Amino acid sequence: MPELPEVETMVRGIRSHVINRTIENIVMCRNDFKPISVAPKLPQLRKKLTGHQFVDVRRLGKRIVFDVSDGSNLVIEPRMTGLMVLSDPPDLNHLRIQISFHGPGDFNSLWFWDRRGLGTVTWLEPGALESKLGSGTLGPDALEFDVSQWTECCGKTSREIKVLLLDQKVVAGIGNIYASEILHRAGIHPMRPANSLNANYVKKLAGAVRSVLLKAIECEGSTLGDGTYRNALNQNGSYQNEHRVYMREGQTCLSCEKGEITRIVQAQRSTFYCLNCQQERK
DNA sequence: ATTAATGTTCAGAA
DNA sequence: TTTCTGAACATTAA
Repeated sequence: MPELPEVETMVRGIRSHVINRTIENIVMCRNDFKPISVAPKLPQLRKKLTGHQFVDVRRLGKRIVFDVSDGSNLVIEPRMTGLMVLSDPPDLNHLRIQISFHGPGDFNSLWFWDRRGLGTVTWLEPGALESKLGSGTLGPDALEFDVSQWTECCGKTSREIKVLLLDQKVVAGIGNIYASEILHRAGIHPMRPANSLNANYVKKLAGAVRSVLLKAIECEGSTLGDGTYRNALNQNGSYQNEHRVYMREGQTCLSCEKGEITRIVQAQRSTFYCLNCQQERK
């Protein structure tokens, strides 16, 4: 599920433990499933990485980017259920990749755990990151987006605002949970055409994006019922306790205390919203 | 026992 | 050109 807050939590959790550690090996973990996508294939990837260090670990939208000491990059996409952990994964069956470091250190391995296996691991030549994940492929980060950028991107399309928020080419980092939560806090109906929002609502939207995402980072993300998402040390996030609409279909809105939370489907994804707080036209 | 749903992304079609 | 559809995969709930 990792969206911006979850990926940010992963990066913060692993950074100090992996930076400047010399990579000893990288292996595919024992599993009975179809292997996840790794490019280049593991033997070549191992050759590219062993003996080098990660000089930085950072988040790009919903991706984790490792800056390698030779200028190359390792990019991990958690997609639906991917997780970076330093120890104690949710289970042993779904461990996918192990990156081991020469000791000593508090943790000598970094694991990529992924239950569904939709995640990807990709190594990029020096300089290839920009063309691969630069503007055009990935929009500006959601936390960097300002009111004027929201005004511009909303103004030039009649796509439904919820669907627009999920488009990573427009703005990077917002996913299905936070899109619903953001629109609820902004009081915007998820089906509103983006270009129908007036300046007041664009401003509310921009504010809600920041407040929801920053609070979610503070809470170390949302751990849902299946418990899939954890931080780097296998502890739950707590933002699920702050959800006002996501997965609350049929319940009463926690904000207005009278609207019913409804579920609709947009772009083949569930959207949750309050019938009272998020009216069709305002 | 099927079927639908689950946090994401992308190739290919409309 | 932009936008929509289905598939990639494993698991759980209906």
